[in-house]
Amino acid sequence: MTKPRSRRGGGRPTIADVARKAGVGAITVSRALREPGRVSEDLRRQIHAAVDELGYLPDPNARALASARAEVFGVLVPSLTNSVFAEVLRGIYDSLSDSSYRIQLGNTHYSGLEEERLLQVFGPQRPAALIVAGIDQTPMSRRLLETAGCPVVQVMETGPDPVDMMVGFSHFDGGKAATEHMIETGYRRIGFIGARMDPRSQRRLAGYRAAMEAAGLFDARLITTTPVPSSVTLGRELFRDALAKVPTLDGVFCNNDDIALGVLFECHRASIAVPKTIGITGFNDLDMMEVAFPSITSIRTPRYEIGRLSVAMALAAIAGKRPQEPVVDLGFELRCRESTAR
Amino acid sequence: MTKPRSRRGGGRPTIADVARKAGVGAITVSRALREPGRVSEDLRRQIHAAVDELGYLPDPNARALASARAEVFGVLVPSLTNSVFAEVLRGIYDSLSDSSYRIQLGNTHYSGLEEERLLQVFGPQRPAALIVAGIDQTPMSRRLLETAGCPVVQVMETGPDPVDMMVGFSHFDGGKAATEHMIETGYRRIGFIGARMDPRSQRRLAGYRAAMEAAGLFDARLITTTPVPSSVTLGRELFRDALAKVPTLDGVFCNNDDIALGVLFECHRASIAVPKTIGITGFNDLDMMEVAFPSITSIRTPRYEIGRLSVAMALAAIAGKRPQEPVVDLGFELRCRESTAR
DNA sequence: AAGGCAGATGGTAGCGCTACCCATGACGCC
DNA sequence: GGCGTCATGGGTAGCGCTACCATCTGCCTT
Repeated sequence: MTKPRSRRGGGRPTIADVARKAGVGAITVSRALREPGRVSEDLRRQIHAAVDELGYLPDPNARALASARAEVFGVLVPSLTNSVFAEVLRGIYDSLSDSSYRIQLGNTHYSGLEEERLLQVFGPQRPAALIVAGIDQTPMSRRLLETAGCPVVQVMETGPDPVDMMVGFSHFDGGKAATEHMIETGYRRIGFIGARMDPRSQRRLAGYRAAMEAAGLFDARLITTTPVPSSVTLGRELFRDALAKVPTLDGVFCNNDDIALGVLFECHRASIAVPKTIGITGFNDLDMMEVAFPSITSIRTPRYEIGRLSVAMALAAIAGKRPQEPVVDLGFELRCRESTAR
Repeated sequence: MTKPRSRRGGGRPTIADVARKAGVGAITVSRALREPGRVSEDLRRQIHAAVDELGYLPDPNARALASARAEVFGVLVPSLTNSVFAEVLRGIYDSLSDSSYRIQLGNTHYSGLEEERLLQVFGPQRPAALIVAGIDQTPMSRRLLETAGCPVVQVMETGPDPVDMMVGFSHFDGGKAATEHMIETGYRRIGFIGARMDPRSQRRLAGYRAAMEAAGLFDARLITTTPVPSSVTLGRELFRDALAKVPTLDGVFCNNDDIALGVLFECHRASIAVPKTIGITGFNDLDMMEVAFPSITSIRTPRYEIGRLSVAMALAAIAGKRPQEPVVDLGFELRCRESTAR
């Protein structure tokens, strides 16, 4: 009376089956798969033959329990549809697809509380690394990240006080550079238009303000913002508001490219000449900025690269090779185009 | 000489700690958390007090191992940056954020082989449900889905032979409706422009062709496609090609909105009147279609709703309440706008 | 020749939880 | 009064894997 091989497991082969078939101990199979260098050539071959024949795939849950470490990267972004984060995610994904790490996704909806909740969900599972967007965690989130016991990479921005590592660029400098460019080109009454003013947007606005003040051009009425999520539609509406408020407006620095596109379309619709009557600068440099007519000046941000590098740094840290410099600024690039060429 | 509470666990409280503190058995704690109805009011209160006091959070890995079921939804999409899938993902995410399910993301890069690989990675972990984009799985992928032992929802499209459940709409009908609209409006030499012709794009093209043939307008030279991934830039280039090939072109049905936007910008740039000289129709109806100048006719697709419904159906199936009708067609909607209003 | 040491392999004992089965007591039924 | 049934709770035995330590071999050192 043989007892059933497994009550619940659905009959999938286990490491013990492989070990039996290969005539070795289970632990040796485990090693052959995880640290091949520590098993002799001969046994390794035998074991792999057994693995192939049985179609054995290790159970990640059992692995996670036994080693107190899941092969999972937790990734927290504030939005799934914002193409900026989609590209970061793509970078993360592409850098991880060769490895056996899985990606677990969290959407914070730009909410610190939601971020805390997600970290509390991710933590007990002991992820291999955590990648979170932004550097403005709540004290609670920060504590959760610090005690997560795994590498943490804050992305999209750089700052002075990393939880662990950081990859990003300075939004303040980006906003400043965009604004300075418009000032140099001869624009004077330059508005700032922004939706959903998250901390990064706030810092771009601060950069705008610094540039305007330095040039003696600052005027609070030039700023038009809303807490509503960003969209092309909203760009049009905010531009109308801005123009109604300041009819002498001769340029706009848009907090992102969606807004800039909305502004451009509204200019078309209202027959406002771009760049002659109104200059437009966006932020992020999405693909379409170059194709638009007129093409739109924007700040190119290294989103995909941020994703890739964050993974590279996390993997290095997992391997015990922490980078010398935990904070990496990937910079940005001003792309001057027709929309500010007068 | 008390032996250390835990060699590897990092000292986090376990279910045994809670049980001891509450003066009950471990299994009762487990039940109180998972099936509160089966534990008396009194004990439940005691247990929750102990849980709160200790800050106990169940270990999802141990849970998954013991119950042979991980609280994870596996989601496979062909692209992270295509905003169509980003919105499906958002729908999935929003419907799952109240539950304790986590989301594990896979990017197939429009590759059947990669899809197979990912299913092989997801399977051993015994996810609670799998949501995959598309209905054109390889035979191997299909087998993996069928033997996954969990609810499976194929999304974005409907078809006759679901692995388990399906939520989507007919791309053929969408392509046909868009083309018929243009024919009715008076366009005759209507081109089809498409990038990365995945199976869904192929079916939209088939719909276009059916409509053109029915009207006696079909001409193979009107079709311009490329395997390159879609982008606004590409839309412009393909439109140039199309126009060079067929100078009498008087309209284009674009396989998606990115392409349509590229076409619109090129028309602006080349001073081609829209909708007078060229009519434009897109597909998906992204936010910006309505704001564009002229606004662009498009087929609105229920992407967010697809995400939400797919989760609702999966959750129902997990709870043992399989829907009567496993295939749900959410339809689409033609949005007529200025770009075809002549 | 004894000791030391590194490399290769295995055995044992969990990791933290839940499936399965059983114990107990209260209640209702014939 | 015997017995089934239900509600409530607990004990035991894993789930499939890996950490930890032990063992064994061969070879080098002195």
